[in-house]
Parts: sequence; structure tokens; C-alpha cells
Amino acid sequence: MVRQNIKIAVDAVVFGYKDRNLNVLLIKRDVAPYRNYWALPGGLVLNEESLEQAVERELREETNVTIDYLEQLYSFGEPGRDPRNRVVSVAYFALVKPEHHSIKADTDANDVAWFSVKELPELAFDHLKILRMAKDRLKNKLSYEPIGFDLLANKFLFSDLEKLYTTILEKDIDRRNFRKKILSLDILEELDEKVSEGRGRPANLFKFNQKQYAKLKKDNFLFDIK
Amino acid sequence: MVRQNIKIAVDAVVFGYKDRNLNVLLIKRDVAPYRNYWALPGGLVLNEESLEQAVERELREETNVTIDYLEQLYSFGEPGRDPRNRVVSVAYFALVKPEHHSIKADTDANDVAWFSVKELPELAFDHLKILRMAKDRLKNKLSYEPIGFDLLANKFLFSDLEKLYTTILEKDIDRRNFRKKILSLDILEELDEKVSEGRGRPANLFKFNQKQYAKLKKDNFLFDIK
DNA sequence: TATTTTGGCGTACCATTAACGCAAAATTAA
DNA sequence: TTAATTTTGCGTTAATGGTACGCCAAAATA
Repeated sequence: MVRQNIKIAVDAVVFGYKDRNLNVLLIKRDVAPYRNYWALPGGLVLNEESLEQAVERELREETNVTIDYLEQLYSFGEPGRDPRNRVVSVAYFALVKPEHHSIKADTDANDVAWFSVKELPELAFDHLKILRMAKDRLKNKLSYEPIGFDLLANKFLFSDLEKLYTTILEKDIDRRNFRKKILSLDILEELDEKVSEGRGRPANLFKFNQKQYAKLKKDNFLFDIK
Repeated sequence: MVRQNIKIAVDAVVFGYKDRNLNVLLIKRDVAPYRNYWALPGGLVLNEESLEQAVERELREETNVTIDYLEQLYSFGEPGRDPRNRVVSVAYFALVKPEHHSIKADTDANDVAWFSVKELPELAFDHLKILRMAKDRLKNKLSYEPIGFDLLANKFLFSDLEKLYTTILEKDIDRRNFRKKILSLDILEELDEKVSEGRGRPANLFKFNQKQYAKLKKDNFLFDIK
């Protein structure tokens, strides 16, 4: 039997919510193949590290962002997806809060940047396919887990949360029903701070109450926002 | 930099619905490590085959069952999960209809058998962890996708479907409401055949209408059985 | 004849959703 | 200074759908 000759890598789809739009973190390749194409951050797994550690290391080395949420997405293993050697890539799905959006100063050759998912460059390898799957995962998960809060600042306005949902789910939401629904879940903490953004009545700041959510989740509580 | 020395394997959690209970397909290992332990079917991926092909080949070689539903479950890559070399395993989730339950005659050393998920032997490696994740996936998916039909014979009784749901979801279901709900979805075809099983009025046979479901799904139809 | 299982009807109650009205607090325009 | 506009925050109500049942007839077996 022929000796197995397959490499194992990780790739990360890192989402950030910037300028009221969903953005994804990409790096510009400076080696062949796909030289000068934009690609998902990632790379080969080291012998002694776990897959998650590999993702965290690559993100640290290549982009400098701090991840707020990480989960495995899917593994891609078609022969031929990398023109050099066969590579099986375990893709991860990550979210970053605005506080952690700042990326590496591009002193080195590698360029790093946020791209709106609506204006993507051509991507290397099968990374567009991976990105699409991640977008679907985000869209679905937003409805039954409170991961939207990992895309917002720690303190946020209700209108921010609402805009996030309408943007990512790509549909209108009745503002008043949305507010009622979310508040009834009892997972937000109303802060004693108001913010005035341009015209209109100043809005209250809220915080996601992680502890309260963990408590409710234990009792089979269902987060469900459509 | 040290050369990467990690193997890539696939494992499959194959479910069958037998004797009104959920069963899983296991093979008995005849080599170290975990010699004589039961394990999930699987093995190393060949250089030229896709991950799905690897799963299908291993199942053919080791068990002889024909798969009716297959999807990727999760990848397990902790260093140390295999005591010999580092192995990253892409686990798959599979369903088999009763028509395809017959397994390999155990002429060779390898033993293959169906086990009720309620009476499992001790499993090799981290396979119990993988199996648990697959059970969760099945339980969840049963509620929002019509995969239960891939565990039943092509022609089935309503009482079979109901028992399947109560068994896997581990909760009681009101017979009348369940029937009403499923029939209202309009995805079953009522056959002109009746079956008498022991005492009681003979029951009608039904078939899952795959085409009709595909059509409805296009129009954003939601399968949702709780 | 009693019992069991299927198949079907109806209905009361409850929780959730959807649609919408309106006042309060700020800014901008007249 | 006042009026119009914008955004926030809170309420009301009708429609919908799920859940929990009761009831009964048909068709088989014990």
C-alpha cells in the first residue's frame, strides 16, 4: 500500500460587523499558487498543536485580531483543491467584536484587510465556497443562538442589534416586536447610559448578560429570533 | 521547520432503526491498539480519493451495508487521540434503511454488528464522544429535516413513524396531533395497501414523497416536527 | 363479545406572532 | 421661537398555531 501523502491545514472565516455591514478578514497571498490573490487566513497544522490552537496561532501570526467566538465549520478534502499537494483543510468560523477589529500594521509583504461580504475580491483555492458556507452558518445560527452579540461592541444600542439582524438575515423586522421579543428573553442588561447619535431621541445602551443566558440555557431555555 | 507528520482518517457513525430502537453499526478491532474493542467503522484516507469516497469504501470493505443518507459530522484532531501516531479523523453521519441492514457474513476475523445505542460496549479511542455527537445531530435534525424516512422502510406504517420519533426524541407525542401535523405537510403518499400486524385494525402503508418534498422546499417550506 | 389498534372529527385553551397606534425626547427647518 | 421631523420606547389587539384532550367508528384478534 502506498504511503499516505496528505497535508492537514486549518482555515478561518473571520466575520466582523463594520459600518453597519458584515465584513470578512482576508489576507493577500505572497507566494504561489494564487500569488497576489486574497485568501482566508490559515495554514498547516503543527505536529503538536490542536486544530483550535493552529487556528489561533495562524490568526495571531497573520492578522493580529483577537477572536471572540470560534467554532468548527466543515472540513474540505477534495483531491485537487490545492494544485500542489493534497491538503485537507478544517475550516473554522469566527466572530470578532469591533473592539478587536484592529489588524496588523502591514510592515511585511502580507496584506491584511476587512472586506464587505458584498464586495469581495476573487479568492484563492475553494475559499469562496468555504466563505459561502460560513455565511449560511452565521445566518442560521443567528436565529437560535445569541452569537450576534459577539459581533457588537460590549455596550450597544437596540437599533444596532436590530440593524445587525436585518442586515445578516436580509429581511425587515418590526422594530417594536423585535424589541419586545428580545427584552422578554431577559438576557440583556439595561445600562444607565444614553447615547445621542445625530437627530432623534437618545437611546439607552445595553449589555448582553452572558451569565444570565448560561443560567437560562441550563433550564432548556430556547433562544429563538426569527 | 519540522515536517508535518499527521495522518488523515474517516470514521462513520451509521445508524439503523431495528426492533423499534436506534442501533449503531460497530466493528471489532483485531489489531492493536484497542485490540478486541468495538469501534466505529473507518480508516485512513487514500491519496486519490475524496473523503466521502473513503467513507463509502471503508463501509463496503468492513461492513457491507448500503448507505441511504450521508453527511459530514465533525473533525476530531486532538493530539493524542490515537496512541500511535497523530490522526485527524473526519467523522461522518450515516443512516441506513432496514432493507439495507444486512451486514457482512463474518468469515474474516473482523466482527461486525448492530448495537442498540442503549446497550453499548466500551468503545475504542474517542469513539464514544463521536457517537454522542452523532446522536445529538440525529435528534436535532429529526425536527427540521425529513431524515427519519431514511431510517424506515420505503413503505411504512404511521405507527412506525410515530414510534421512531418518540424513541429518538425521547418524549411522548400525541398520536392524533402528530398524524394531523405530518399529513398536513403533504409529503406522504398514501398507498393502497393495508397491513395487519397482530391484533387491531389493519393500518395503511405510506411512502415518503421525495419529489413533493423537494418541490415544497424550493418554496421555502419548513419541515418542523417537535 | 371484549379488546386492541387505526383513523378521523371536533374543540377549548394557551402562548406566540404580526400589525399597528402613539407619546417622549431629541434635532433640524421655518 | 415654534413647528416639523426623527428616533426611541411602550402598549393594544387580532390572528395564528400548538397542545391537550374527548369522542366514536371501523376492522382486526383473543
